[in-house]
Amino acid sequence: MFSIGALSDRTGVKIPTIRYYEEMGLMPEPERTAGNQRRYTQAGLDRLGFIKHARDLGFTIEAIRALIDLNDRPDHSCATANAIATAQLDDVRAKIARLQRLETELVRIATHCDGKGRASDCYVLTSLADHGLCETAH
Amino acid sequence: MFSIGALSDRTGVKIPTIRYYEEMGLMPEPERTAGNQRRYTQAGLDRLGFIKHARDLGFTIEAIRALIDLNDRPDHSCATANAIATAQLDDVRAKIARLQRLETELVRIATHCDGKGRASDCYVLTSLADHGLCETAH
DNA sequence: TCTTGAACCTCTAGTTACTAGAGACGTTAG
DNA sequence: CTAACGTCTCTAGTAACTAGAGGTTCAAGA
Ligand SMILES: [Zn+2]
Ligand SMILES: [Zn+2]
Ligand SMILES: [Zn+2]
Ligand SMILES: [Zn+2]
Repeated sequence: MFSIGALSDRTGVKIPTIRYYEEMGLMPEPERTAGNQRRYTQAGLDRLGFIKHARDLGFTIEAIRALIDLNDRPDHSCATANAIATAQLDDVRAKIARLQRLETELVRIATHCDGKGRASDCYVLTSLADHGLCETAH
Repeated sequence: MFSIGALSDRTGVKIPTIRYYEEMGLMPEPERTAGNQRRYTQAGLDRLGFIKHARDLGFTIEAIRALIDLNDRPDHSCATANAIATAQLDDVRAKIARLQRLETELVRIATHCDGKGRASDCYVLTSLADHGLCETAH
């Protein structure tokens, strides 16, 4: 049996976060000691590892809840898991595309200002005031 | 003079958001009609455009506050503006790098599952449970 | 001028995924 | 047995909004 601190040490998930996952229904309610402290089994540790890995990959709590439900029903079709993973990939790709457009603009903005001029003719301020100077839609 | 709705229409910033910016000190408190409704000048419209553009480029409210302060002091050095823009660029690049690592993993995960199997041997679920299958640190 | 419907007002609370802190209680090594 | 550390619940705070309730004001047409 593991205390909540032991789980935290083994997974890198902070203690309040583990309690938060419990409240959100991702972690099952564990057994308690006579003094009301949580005690986890190996299954609890494994589940927290699953949650952490999914969070590290950017899945939302809601998506993880669906994935865990599926994990608990081995005979069920994995179509939902596939849909969730694919949606997450699409989301990540959309975010990358947007950030690359921002990068383009920020490179332009940062390179046209050396930080040594006055605010009145600073390219950073000018280009924030005028989207017409931008090269991309963003 | 523009009503808050006119400002919203012209900039694409929603009305509650404009009020929120006012509360955060980004928008100056505008004049009011006898009936307490906000009335903005061209300067207010310009400032909202500045804020929107900066938000679209990912700057935080705090960063924008600093940039606006600088905009209001034309004789001041633009060193701070340069520092803020550079930091924002670094931040965007770090986010892109992380998302590209996630993309690598998600492509692997999504392509090894056709969504037609059972949950018990679904690659999506397996690989979420085991970070050892990952190709990158993330 | 009156009316009516859209726009506006303030205030509270909800969103996401946590994080911090207060004050009290439990556990364990020496 | 006691000190020190771990854990408990609860509240509130974070970023940047968004939604809704309940009430007031504005503007345009009759
Ligand atoms: Zn400059
Ligand atoms: Zn732009
Ligand atoms: Zn599958
Ligand atoms: Zn991994």
